[in-house]
Formats: sequence, structure tokens, C-alpha cells
Amino acid sequence: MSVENHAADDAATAFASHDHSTCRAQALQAADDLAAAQGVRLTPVRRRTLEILLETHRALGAYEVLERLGAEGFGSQPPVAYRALDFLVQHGLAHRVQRLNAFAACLSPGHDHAPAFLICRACNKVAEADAPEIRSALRAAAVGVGFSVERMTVEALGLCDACAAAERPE
Amino acid sequence: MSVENHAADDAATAFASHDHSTCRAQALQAADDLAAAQGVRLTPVRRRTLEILLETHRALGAYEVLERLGAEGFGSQPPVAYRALDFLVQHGLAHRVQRLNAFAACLSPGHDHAPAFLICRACNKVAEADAPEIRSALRAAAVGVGFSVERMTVEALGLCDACAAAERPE
DNA sequence: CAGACATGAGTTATCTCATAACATTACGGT
DNA sequence: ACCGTAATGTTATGAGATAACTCATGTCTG
Repeated sequence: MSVENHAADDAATAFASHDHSTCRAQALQAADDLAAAQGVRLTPVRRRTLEILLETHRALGAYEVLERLGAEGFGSQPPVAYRALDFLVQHGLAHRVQRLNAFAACLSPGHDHAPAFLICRACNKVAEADAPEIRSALRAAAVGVGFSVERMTVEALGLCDACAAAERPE
Repeated sequence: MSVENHAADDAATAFASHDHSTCRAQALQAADDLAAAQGVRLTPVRRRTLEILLETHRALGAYEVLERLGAEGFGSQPPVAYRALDFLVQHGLAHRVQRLNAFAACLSPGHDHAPAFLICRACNKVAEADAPEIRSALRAAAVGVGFSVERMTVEALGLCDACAAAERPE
């Protein structure tokens, strides 16, 4: 399977080798656009927090982010990180990964999506899989029992191709 | 919509009014059976922990459980609760609800299922919805990007019928 | 039944994750 | 320049989770 997507328009960019600088730049650009469009402020801490998340496809704990921020002259107390992360999540620029109590940059911001996450337990990378059928199936099941869904969490823990290959000869 | 299920064989028992003592007794019986069948020990702490979870359809935090256990003469330190809860989860007698960092008794143990959870944000009750389509949809999406799923988490936050009704006139 | 081993329960201490509450600073409109 | 609001910063504390060790209990063996 060849790798030729030029950006984060594919669900599983995270696990494939790809031009990550483009990946990052595009997400950051989208964030700037979105901030301008919505009249919200992508302040230095917030922007830097997003950049930090964008450095890898792994999900980072709030304290990992905080450590980085503190080292760069921003505040070094938990609320600094949590507030920036909350802002990003609120505006669809990052997602919270429940399973890991951690945060990952969103690779296709502006879509107002609530994707499924694929979490590799070996390399810790996290990919977003946009799977509308999953969401509609859940919603349907809920309606059947008189439950109205407001937010949903769909996460899968497993192995990505690369890590599965690495583990097999063991 | 009438309520006539005699036990936990329906996905959304939790939100409906039902004969809870039967509900509880059945789950407990299933646990005893399962322990006997698998040759594992449903010790006093473990059994009591399950009973505590079975008292309501809400998910309880480990420390809520611990408080109860401690008050009843069991150990009062976190590992006591976590070990019992881990045991129950391991053997399919309880589930962990990621979104709440909490635990709920399984209402149909022995099925080795990994259900979707419907969490009412008002009354905090948690229902299990067995929705195989969701799981297969997620698995399918994962296969498409070369990811092999080992465990999955599907949780929906929203309002159950009763709470939605109660909130409307507001 | 004694001894050996495995499993479970209890304790202390510590770690990670998260938020409440309040003081201070920067920003945008008039 | 002034004022109100939003954002940042700080201290302190709450909530969730686990490591590491000790002691008790249970069971299998001879």
C-alpha cells in the first residue's frame, strides 16, 4: 500500500510514514484560520500548546505539555496546561483521549467531527478514524431505548501495522 | 412503553423502572456460577464489591467503593478496592467506564461482551447497550488502515428519557 | 499433620491527573 | 485614559491509581 497523501486528509496518516512538516503546518494553518473566522484568540500559550501536540502523533498528558510550556517561559502550574488544552478541545483543534487521560492534536480541524481513535499500545501513536457508521449505529441503538446522545467516545486499543510486524517474530 | 422485562436481558434495564432485586440477584447468581465454573475465588471482598456496584445502576468510583468496604470491616486503603474491582472487570463481572473513571456492575456476565455504555449526565445511571454493529463497524474501519483492534471503548454521554423529560419544562 | 508454595488481603507511601479559588495582567471598545 | 472582560499566573488541594512490602489463608504434597 503506497503512501501518497499530501496531508491529513486521510484517516490513518498517523501510522503511515508521511511528510510530517506538512501535516503540522496544515493543522496550524487551519487553527489560525479558524481563530480568525470565529473571532477567538489563539494566544501564544494556546498556539504553542497546539504546536507541541502536533510534534508527534502521540497523545500527550497535560503534565507533559506543561513541562514543555514551563521550560519555554510560560506558566508552570497545571491550570496553564489544562486551560490551553481545554481551549483547543473546545474549539475542535485537539481531542481528548479518554483511555490515556491525554490529548492529541486534531488533524482535520474545522470539521466539527467526533472521530474514533485508534491507539497503538506499542508505539502509542493515535490515529483518527472518521467512521460515521459507528456514530449513527450508536445513536440508533440509543434511540431504541429512549436515550438521547450528546457526546460520544469511541476508542480502540490495539496494534498498528508496523508494531504488529515488529512483535510477531518474538 | 411498558416495562415487563423480568431481568437484565434487555439492553436498557437501567433507565427503566424494574424489579431491581431480581436484577441484582441474577447478576450475583451469575457471578457465583461463573466463579465455580472457572475455578476462581469470589472471596468476601470481591463479592461484597460486586454487591455494592449492583445496588444502583450508576458507576461508582473506586474510592466510593472503598469507603463502603472500609466501613464494613474490610481494608480501607485504595489497593483493596482497586484489586477487587480489577478482578471483577477481568472476569467480566463489572465494566470500567472510562468517561467517569468509574466502575459499573455487568448485568449480563458470562457473555464476554464489550458493550457500549449510555451514560445519563443528569441521573448518572449507566446502561449497557449491546450493539454488535458498532463494534464491527469500528473493526472494519480499523482494518482499512492496517490496525488490529484488541479492546474497544464505546461510550455515549447524554440524557435518558426520564431526565430529558424533567429538564424540558425548565 | 507438617511444611512448602501460591494466592489473596492489608498497609504505607507515592505518583499522576485535575480543578477550585483568587491575584494579576493584557486587550478592545469608547 | 478608562473600564470591563478575557486570559494568564499562582497557591493549594482534591481525586484517581499503583508500587512495594508484609501478613494471613488455603491447598497440595508427602
